[in-house]
Amino acid sequence: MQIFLQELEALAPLSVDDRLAILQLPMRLRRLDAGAYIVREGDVPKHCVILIDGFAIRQKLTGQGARQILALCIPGDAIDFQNMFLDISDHAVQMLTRSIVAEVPREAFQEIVMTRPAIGAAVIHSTLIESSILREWVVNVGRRNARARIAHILCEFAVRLEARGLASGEGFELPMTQEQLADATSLTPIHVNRVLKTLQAEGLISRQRRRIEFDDWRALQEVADFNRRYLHVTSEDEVVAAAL
Amino acid sequence: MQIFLQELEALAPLSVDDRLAILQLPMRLRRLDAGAYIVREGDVPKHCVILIDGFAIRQKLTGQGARQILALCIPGDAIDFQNMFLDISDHAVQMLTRSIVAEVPREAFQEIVMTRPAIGAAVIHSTLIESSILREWVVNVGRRNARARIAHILCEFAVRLEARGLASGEGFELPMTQEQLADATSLTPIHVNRVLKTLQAEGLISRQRRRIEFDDWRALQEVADFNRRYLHVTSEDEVVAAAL
DNA sequence: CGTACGTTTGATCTTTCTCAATAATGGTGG
DNA sequence: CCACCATTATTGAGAAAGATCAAACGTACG
Repeated sequence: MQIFLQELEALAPLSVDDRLAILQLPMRLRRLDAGAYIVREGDVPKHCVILIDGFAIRQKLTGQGARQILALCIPGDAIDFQNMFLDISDHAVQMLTRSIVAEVPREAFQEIVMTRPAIGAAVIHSTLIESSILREWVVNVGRRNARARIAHILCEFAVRLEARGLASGEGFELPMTQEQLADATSLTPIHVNRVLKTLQAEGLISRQRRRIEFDDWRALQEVADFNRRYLHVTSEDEVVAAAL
Repeated sequence: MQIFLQELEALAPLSVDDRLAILQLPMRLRRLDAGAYIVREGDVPKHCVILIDGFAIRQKLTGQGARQILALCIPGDAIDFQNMFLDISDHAVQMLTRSIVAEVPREAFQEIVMTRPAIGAAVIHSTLIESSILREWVVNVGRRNARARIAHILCEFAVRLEARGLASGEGFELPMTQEQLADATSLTPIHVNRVLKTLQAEGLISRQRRRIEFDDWRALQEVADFNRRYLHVTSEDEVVAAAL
């Protein structure tokens, strides 16, 4: 829960009471296997789930069974703000890896958000950032070629992980198969494989197993048409600057 | 402002005081021409803008200058909830038609949202629905073919207009050029044109000027893989049922 | 009445998909 | 520890949806 609290505090200053209220929220920790669903499309959710450890994706299926991945959830993300006010889930959330989540009863969460303005503000702030990431996702899928799409998703993931202290600038462990990467970028797994290979051949990245190393971070961002603004993360530099 | 109030009330029950507070918000009405920008990417916005009459789009540009349209704004939509908490705009909003908007100072809006829980809840609810629509937009652009994409955007627009009482089930006036339709569906205008023609040839729609008539609404939804659930609108039937 | 913008049409090209098959890799039970 | 199985990754060849380039046609409006 610590990581979630940190995340919220980065978005709005919380009082000691606010912090306590969050830590005292009734909750149940659960361990989930890779592939497990937290919510399915059409569910009537009873909990607000926070991802403590591990990775998950948001996804929707078309009528023809094609899958589109909509977002990656990383530790500290609240998976379920939607479900606080929307009665029926419009998309599914599935674990990518074995994970630990905290389940908070929907009403308890709703209560704390409505009665504590600072927490309410942090939650709104957080959902707005999520929307911003989703907008960039549309641009990625809609208007960039395969090379840029893959490069972009790698950049995004790396920066988000780093902002939470979950990766260094050198590289990171990508918790997805190439098929999942394909469903995130609206490509076929075959094409994903080819693009990854060319990115590697061009010396932009190297791969061992699922691990991605950035051999030329600047060039990769260029290829990706990546600009971190939409993530609304305060970069390390800015954090340091603000502390002075 | 009446239309915005209606919209909010549909999302959370407001007290008389809440309603009054909204109507007494300091605001300035402005008339804007088609093509005018309300926000540009990178702007530091000072207002929260509500679309009273006319249509607008949200959009982003890639580094190569390609445009992706992210959402259609219709009368009653708040364009700028983002900007209440995010300091820098990550996308642009441009008018599609000559329109009337209400500008509310950012602080005044923030104040009312933070101090009146019912209004806060309605605003959160509203942004969550917007996210849901955006998620479906990703699916549309990412995983459907050109035919389905165009059909889908037509269905979506029709249902949203109808839910606000701005169109009948028969058809509606599409306030976009085929080029804009192309940027909304991630296609080229040439291809949009061809798809529109085939939809017409198949007897699903007919067109005169920008007006779209639904000649076979059921079949069109089928082609579009359209299911209104993601819009989270209470359909006319449900509204009637709830009133009994 | 002419100009600018939007629509329509044709021909050709490219990216990415599909289908098919083989090679790694990791996990499991014996 | 090893053999086997299921997933995942890689490679090739051909097909197709949609893009690009080019140009003509309408239509609204100053």
